[in-house]
Amino acid sequence: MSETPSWWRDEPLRFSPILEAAIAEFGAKGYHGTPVRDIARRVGVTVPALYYHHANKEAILLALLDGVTRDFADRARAADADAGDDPVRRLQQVVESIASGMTSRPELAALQSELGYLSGENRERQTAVRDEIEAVLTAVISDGVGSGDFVVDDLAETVRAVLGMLQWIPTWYQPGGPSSPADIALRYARLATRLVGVNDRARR
Amino acid sequence: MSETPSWWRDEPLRFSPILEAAIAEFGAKGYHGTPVRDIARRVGVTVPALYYHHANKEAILLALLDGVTRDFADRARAADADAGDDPVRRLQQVVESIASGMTSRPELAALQSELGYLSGENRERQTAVRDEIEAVLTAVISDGVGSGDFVVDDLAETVRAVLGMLQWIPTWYQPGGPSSPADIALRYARLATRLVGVNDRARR
DNA sequence: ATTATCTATAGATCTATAGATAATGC
DNA sequence: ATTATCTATAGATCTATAGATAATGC
Repeated sequence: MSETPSWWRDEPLRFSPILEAAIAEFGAKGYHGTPVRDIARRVGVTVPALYYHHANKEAILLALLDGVTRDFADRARAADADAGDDPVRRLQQVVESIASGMTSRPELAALQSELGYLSGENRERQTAVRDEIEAVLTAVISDGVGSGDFVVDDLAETVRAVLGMLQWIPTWYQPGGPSSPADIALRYARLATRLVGVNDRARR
Repeated sequence: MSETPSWWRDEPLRFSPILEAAIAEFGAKGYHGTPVRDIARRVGVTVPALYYHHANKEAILLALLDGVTRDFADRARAADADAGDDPVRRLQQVVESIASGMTSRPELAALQSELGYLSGENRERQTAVRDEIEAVLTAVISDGVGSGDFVVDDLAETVRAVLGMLQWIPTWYQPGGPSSPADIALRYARLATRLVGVNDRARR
């Protein structure tokens, strides 16, 4: 009975009732497609109650994004730190940490695509957190190239390919489907190792 | 001087002035975030002029999506048909065809993420076209597995990984950047072959 | 005749706030 | 006292249409 590692998102992130309602509404109709009234109706309160807890509509989206991107970034770091020195293991754990976040709450993970609708400073701060995640992957792959474990054409391009396939998960993942989050994480970890040129056909 | 193949999107897709304005506005603020008034202002006409050419706001989005997804599907098919029998070549050409569409007009390609805001039948028809693209990739990879050229854990998952990394391109691609569309297409073709277990380290 | 545009406006809807009221904690 | 909610409403904005007008093509 191995313990769940800290970088694995096992218990889904939870938010206040208002924010949970916002997740459902934003997930179905998008940020701009959702009237605050619909969020209020889902929680069972009136609109002014929403404005008591959040300064405006954007602050609702921001609270959600802050929670989810911070969680991804922190777990990606932890996954890397926990993996020791082997670049293959580091890459696999980081990828698994991200995949587990995507399957844990797909509607929430999908919200990250609405980051661009934040204004000014809020958007910049969110982008910075996203860049942290990218930096973890970049460091891992760069180290793997340095050690000769990985061979890539273009470092930044490879990082984006890994992130791209992971970001796609919320668009197709269904909780009741044939693959468990653990299955999916393992497969994506393997796909990522293939992307960095590790030849797994010979070994397994 | 080799001729540009039919499946390569060389000349960007072009639309009417109204639709071009909609691409720019939707691209910046999203479908629901864009008032029709802003589209009209950009074209330099009044709102009723828009409604003369398009029944409603959704019809504007639909016209764009029809154009772009149809183009992706047709070129993916052509890329496959044009590639002969070698699964590696087939996969590479299909991936290059998709990548060329993503870099040709990133704001347009990115609109495909707004497909979910279409209603009823319109959404279904668009989803069907998207499924066509997925079917081309599925057939190619499946054939490659059958011939022993490819080794994959899970066919559907691998297809989604390839599509995921391609769909991510419009989020980072900048026309003036260091890599040309041809560079990018070649790299993604290579990454795709790695995803299906082709060991390119031994060969190149 | 047909095509394309405009002015003017309907009617709905959206975000946000003012001010009152209830419930909770010291 | 503080926290959380409500009623009522401001004020802006949004999609869409009615009806008039200009420009083009036969």
